[in-house]
Amino acid sequence: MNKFYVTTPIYYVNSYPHLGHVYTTIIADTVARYKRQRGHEVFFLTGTDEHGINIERAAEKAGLPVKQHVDRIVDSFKTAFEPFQFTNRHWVRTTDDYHKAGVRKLWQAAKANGFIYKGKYEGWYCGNCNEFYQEGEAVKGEGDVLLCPTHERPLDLLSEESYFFKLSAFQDKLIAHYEANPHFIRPETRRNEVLSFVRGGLNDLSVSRVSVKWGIPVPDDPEHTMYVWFDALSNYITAIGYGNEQFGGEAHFNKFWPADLQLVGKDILRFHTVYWPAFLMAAGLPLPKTVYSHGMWLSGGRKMSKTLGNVIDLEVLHKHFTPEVVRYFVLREMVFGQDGDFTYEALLDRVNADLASGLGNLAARTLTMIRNFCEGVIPSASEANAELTAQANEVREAVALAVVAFDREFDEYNFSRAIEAVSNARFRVDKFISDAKPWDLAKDPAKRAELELVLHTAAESLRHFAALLAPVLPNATQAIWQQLGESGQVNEVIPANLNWGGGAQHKIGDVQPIFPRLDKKKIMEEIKQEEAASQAARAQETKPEAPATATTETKPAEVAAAVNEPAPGVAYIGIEDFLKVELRVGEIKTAERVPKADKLLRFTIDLGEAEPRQILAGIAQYYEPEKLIGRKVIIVANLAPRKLRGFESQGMVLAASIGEEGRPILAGFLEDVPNGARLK
RNA sequence: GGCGGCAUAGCUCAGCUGGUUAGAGCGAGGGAUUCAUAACCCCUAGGUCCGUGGUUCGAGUCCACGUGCCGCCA
Repeated sequence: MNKFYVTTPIYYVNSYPHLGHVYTTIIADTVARYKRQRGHEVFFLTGTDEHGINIERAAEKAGLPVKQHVDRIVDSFKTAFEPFQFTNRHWVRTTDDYHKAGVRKLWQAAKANGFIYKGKYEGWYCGNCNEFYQEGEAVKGEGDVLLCPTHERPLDLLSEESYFFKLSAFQDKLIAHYEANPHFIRPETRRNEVLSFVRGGLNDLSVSRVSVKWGIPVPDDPEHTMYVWFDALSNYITAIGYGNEQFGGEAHFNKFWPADLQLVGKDILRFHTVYWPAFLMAAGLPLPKTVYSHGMWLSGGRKMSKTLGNVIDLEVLHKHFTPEVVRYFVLREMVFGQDGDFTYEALLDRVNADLASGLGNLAARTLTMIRNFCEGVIPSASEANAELTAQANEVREAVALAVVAFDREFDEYNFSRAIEAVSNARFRVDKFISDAKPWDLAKDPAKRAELELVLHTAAESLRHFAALLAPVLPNATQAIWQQLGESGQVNEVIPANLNWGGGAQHKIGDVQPIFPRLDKKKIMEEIKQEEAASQAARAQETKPEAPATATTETKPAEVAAAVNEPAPGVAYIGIEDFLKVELRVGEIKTAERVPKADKLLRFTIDLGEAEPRQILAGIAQYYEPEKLIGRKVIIVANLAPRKLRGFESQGMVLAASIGEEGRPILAGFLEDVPNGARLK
């Protein structure tokens, strides 16, 4: 059967949409478009996970009925996604009735097969993770309160009657399945992790709560509410008709299930590769073909966090970049499955190099020449001299190679390599044009055939690139398609079926720039300002009296910090006091550990003075000295010298102090600054 | 502490089952050119392929140990 079913995780509505959500959905959308273009009947599903105790609490805090509260957040997801024109067939919500019906059926099937039983559970529970923790796993907070290791929120001691899922019964079956299906979990590293986890043994899973009301009641025992993961994971089958009449019910379900590709973040890998397949086995259902764990986007090499203030703001992103180039960037820049670094600089460079100077410029030069030299009609392949013909054939082969490579890589979900294959062919075309110099050929009527062959070859290459990149750049490729004088939708064209030469004699459309060059310097400056502004605004929002926008995503610790720092009792200083402090830019020239001092590093730092200074700093537990060399830091240059461990420190390095342990984060600059520059 | 992964040019990464002078893109410097979005094209990086030892006629590419980073688990 020629179907393809791809899913994103359903997004938990305890937080507002961010780059991570957009990223996963871009991947799914691109795969969906790719498969659709190649004639598959595609079902692409995304949606929201809306149950659980912390949703209940967040709604309470917001002073709204729970459904109304989640509706609002779901809307914010849809709004954030809207510009990307995702082609999901459906948006599943766990609060939808058909979903609830399907989940009940799954539960009943598992129970009928003897995999669900009633017992008693006692443990420390985190409403954010929806997970129980052992006492040893929890973190001790103030007054020995047990805190969730990931959220640092107080854990609740719950003791209650509970239904259990017999996960322990699936250990061998799961292992057997992983081994028989090497592509079930990808990439390989993640597969190894899961394998070793499951080999370590599986405990039965508590799958119901009596203390939680916001969720799906257990069939025949409505005092119990289903464990949110049992509820949430089921969406992948309920949304296509399992246990309900959605999209035509059972027949539709049987058509699309099992899923071909389920995308997940690495943080929820275990749920999707251990619990989920076990649930399915328990109900006698087939397992998805591939669960692919993609990496996380870092920002400036660090995990995005509000505390560090390095979160990529979707609003800022939208203001300066089209969804199209963002798609291109995330697909091209990240090796799929690994973590990637998202910086505006990299985005700007990538767009300018690959799209403006690259594809866009190729389209512009090719089309302009056809317009100017060939009356706007794409020439046929005329019989030219042998050398040029040989070169044109080489180009044609390079494009043919790209067509094959693109599909091969894409089928393996190697998006960056697939795109790279197109770039490689594009380089060949650009070189061909530059070497053949059609602008010179145009001056000589005797070289008409050569001119036509060059422009014919360039236009045909472009036509193939447009078809190949259609899933990645849906709008831009359609624009190129039309400018080439093609009719219809490029996303309905199978690149491998394109005929070389099929675009000849078409009258081209108006030549319009596809990817305008972006002014890196200007945009970076604007972004800096907007980010500063939005952080200030966010700091306001996190105040305790803030209305509905304060969700559980904001950790109590952060709120406390935001409120306590600028407390009313602050002693103001005048500008003249501040100017007494001489802050300067310094470049670390050497760095080494101070013997017998586990915290101290000894630096020599260039402040633009005749001699570099020796400065000591207590950051050895957090920074590797070797890695700091060359880094620009901020120095208090007029601090009275003092001796530390026998070394004189002639200044002080500025760093933020994070958390209880005062973890230092060195202050620095995003742009290049000369040594010795004063800060004021 | 256990298991697993990674460590290649300033940056991001290719280098398949071991084989002549280790590659690409980006960035930087120089040149040429004008059809094109100051774009395209050409030239320039002499990189201890983390370290040490080993297998081999020959290792970035296999093995062992070490170091560092990351992930999962305890």
